[in-house]
Amino acid sequence: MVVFAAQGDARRSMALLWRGTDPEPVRPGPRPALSVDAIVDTAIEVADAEGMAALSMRAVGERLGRTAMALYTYVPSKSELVDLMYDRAFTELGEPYDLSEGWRAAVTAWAWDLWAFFVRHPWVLQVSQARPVLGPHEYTFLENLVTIVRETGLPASRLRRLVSTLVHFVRGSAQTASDTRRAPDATGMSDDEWWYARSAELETVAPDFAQRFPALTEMESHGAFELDDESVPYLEQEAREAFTYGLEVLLDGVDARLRT
Amino acid sequence: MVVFAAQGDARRSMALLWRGTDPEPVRPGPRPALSVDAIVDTAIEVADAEGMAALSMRAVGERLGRTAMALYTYVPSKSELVDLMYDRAFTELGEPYDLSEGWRAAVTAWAWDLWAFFVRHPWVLQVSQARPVLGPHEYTFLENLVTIVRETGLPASRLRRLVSTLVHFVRGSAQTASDTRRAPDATGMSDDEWWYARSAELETVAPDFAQRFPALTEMESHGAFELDDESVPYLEQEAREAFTYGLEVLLDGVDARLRT
DNA sequence: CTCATCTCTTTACGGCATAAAGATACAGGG
DNA sequence: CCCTGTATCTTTATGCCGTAAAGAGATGAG
Repeated sequence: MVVFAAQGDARRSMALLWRGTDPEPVRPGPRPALSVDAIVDTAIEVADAEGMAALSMRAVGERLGRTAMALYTYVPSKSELVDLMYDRAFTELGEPYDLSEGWRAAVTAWAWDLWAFFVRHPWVLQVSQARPVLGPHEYTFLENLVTIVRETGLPASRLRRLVSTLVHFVRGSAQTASDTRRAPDATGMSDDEWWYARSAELETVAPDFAQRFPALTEMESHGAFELDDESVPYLEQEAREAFTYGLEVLLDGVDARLRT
Repeated sequence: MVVFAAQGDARRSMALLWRGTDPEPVRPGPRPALSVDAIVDTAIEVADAEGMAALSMRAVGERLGRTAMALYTYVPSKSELVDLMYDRAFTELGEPYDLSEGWRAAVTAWAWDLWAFFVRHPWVLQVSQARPVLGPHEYTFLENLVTIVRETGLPASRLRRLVSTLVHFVRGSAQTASDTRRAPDATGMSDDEWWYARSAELETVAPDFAQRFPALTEMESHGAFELDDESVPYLEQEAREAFTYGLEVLLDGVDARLRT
């Protein structure tokens, strides 16, 4: 299920997100063996490896040699932990883009980086966008995109819509791609096994498929994609091709509108 | 978390999805008071009203005046129930589109219908696309789209990518829009309250925001959207505008490529 | 040494999906 | 008519989850 972000106490939440690097003052009590950073990093490891569904306070604690409850000393709740994970992950997209080849090349590079990021960290796609986390690294990531697209010279209102369109398109595409990649592990069944069982069943249960869905049948039976690389599963390459195509169409559309 | 679809036994799963309307033969044992349809409909009501997170076997059972375990007589598991909900919801998108105004008008109508569908049934966005449910109504919905876009005359391989691009774009946009709409209820805080608390905190925690994120600051401070309709929240109208714009850009791109 | 404060563990609660066992209802066969 | 096999539905129990509450033990300041 979608994990709602930014629900907690605004002051504590923002302080954690924007906390600087200066060390905590020494205080009475046992010296902390953990840290917010260690917890967030470990939680990201768990979520990367086993998915958001397997991310539990117990699992993170265990990986750190502590109980689940020990984490609550550092982090107010699981929901805040997810916020911190989210913003921390965006650190990977912190570098600005080269604009010397023009905005189009830079947007393309940005889009692929974001796509790869989502596939690397599929759980990020499950953090709701409704109440943005508002952390420094997500802002940096957005700043990078805005810096690119303002080169088009579009007015601010158009720019906002373009930014949102780009982010949504990449999000949507990456969601399928990352689900595809995770499916064999998550379900314990390979793509082939799965497809074989289902399609055999489909034929017995809907023998009139080709008559009921003629356009779909025709589309699916032509122009199958050719594998360049045997090691990457078919479905993933298909997703990648579709992403390439969609991105080009989108940018062609932006170009076409700039010229009129 | 993403609910993985189509995990169960293929035979039983497909039989449930494609089951016809012919009544069950009369068998010994107490007459069933429930039915798969009643359970699926009730589950959709729960998910629509309270979100996927609140969808539990207990909740559905209770609404039907039964225990959670009673549902297992009709449905093998929660995951299969979600598959059935998913395909059943797509019944709403079963009507073919009018092609007399050309493919572009039809795609636009299709996209808005899908967008509205996702906003009406936000939980649909949480069903993984990796292992498609393969039910009759989702196929009908896809058949409708393919029937429209094949009017462009593009070859099958392009068609597949275009279909995927369109679905992803709508999915991505609708996700933000539906999260936005659900946020106040889900978090018990209005958009205004939330934004007020966070932005005040942001100023104290990052006083140098405008220097750190100049492009973003400039974009956000210009060309704010004007509300046409006071009753629809600002964020939702913004999402709608961005969707309109993105869809037009995308279709302009398709057009531009058709002409060369 | 005392005390206040902090870390971390233990225990407990109410929620979840669902396995297992049993109570009850009913059609068909005698 | 009862008997039997099959079906529905409930009860109970198991092992997960987030996290509240209470307390054990460590440590710096006085």
